[in-house]
Amino acid sequence: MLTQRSRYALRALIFIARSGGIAPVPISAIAGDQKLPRKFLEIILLDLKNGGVVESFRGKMGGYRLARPASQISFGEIIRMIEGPLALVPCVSVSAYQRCADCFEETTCVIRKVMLTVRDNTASILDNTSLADLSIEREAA
Amino acid sequence: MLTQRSRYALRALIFIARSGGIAPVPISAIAGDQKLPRKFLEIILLDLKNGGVVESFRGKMGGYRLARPASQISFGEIIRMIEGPLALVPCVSVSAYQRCADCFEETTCVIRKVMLTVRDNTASILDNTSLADLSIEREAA
DNA sequence: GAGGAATTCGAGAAATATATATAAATCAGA
DNA sequence: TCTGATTTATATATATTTCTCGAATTCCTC
Repeated sequence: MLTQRSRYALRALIFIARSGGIAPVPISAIAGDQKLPRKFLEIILLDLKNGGVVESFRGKMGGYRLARPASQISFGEIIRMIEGPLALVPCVSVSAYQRCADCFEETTCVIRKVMLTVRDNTASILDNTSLADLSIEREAA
Repeated sequence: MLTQRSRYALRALIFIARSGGIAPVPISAIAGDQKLPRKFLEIILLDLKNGGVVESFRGKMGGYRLARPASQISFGEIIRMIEGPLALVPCVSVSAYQRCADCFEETTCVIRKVMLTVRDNTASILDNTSLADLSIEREAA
């Protein structure tokens, strides 16, 4: 299951994408509307900023704005950034590959084969869904 | 990513399935061959026993044995038992459904729609792969 | 049938890591 | 000078992983 951080990140970004034009959205607006703990949200948005998903503006009229068009920000990218690899085991992760400690032969490992299929399926869905793929309604997850 | 517990569970069960006939396999044999921490493995196997996946026999010549044919024990069942729901968010879990705290309208939630697709894909793979689907080689994950 | 050896069972403890959340102090822009 | 992001620190809770110790159970041998 995803951690709270990832879910908050998704909700915050969707909110920004919807509110979004040129004017940045202040944290208080996001936290207020989506009912997210404000200070916790700050940390998450900072991570997203460092990851190049959003950009921030200080001072009056400041806040957060998508760093790219919503259509170019995928669910997969967001989850990888906040949560970590989509893969269920390190040896099938593309973004954070790591050989298993006691693996005898990766190419013949049954577990790996299954997990690789799962990863590829998951990735193809999440990487092909962007913040632009949203309906009018409000969200929560 | 799966926790260590789940990976150990999978490896242990595959080992049992392979060694397996009528005679139970002692923990020490599993821990030794698969290089798993023995006492930690005990706890995991106990969970699997309570979940009805394996059965245990005490005393000399004791150990663990699959409670059902390997073909009737799926990866999905094992992971759900040890790790928890396959779903990435509670509101799309079949085994442990829970409505999201601040959800406005589940049927129109974009996040939910995507996560549901991912869950269904993942579940169909993991639930249709059993301990019987293994090659001759030894495994590690 | 009594004793010893192998083995699971169960309760804790403990060290470590991660997740979640809050608070205070600081910095930069309008 | 005000607003809001940034940074740093702290608190709390929960999960993970591993280890220790002491049982209870069953088989085997004498």
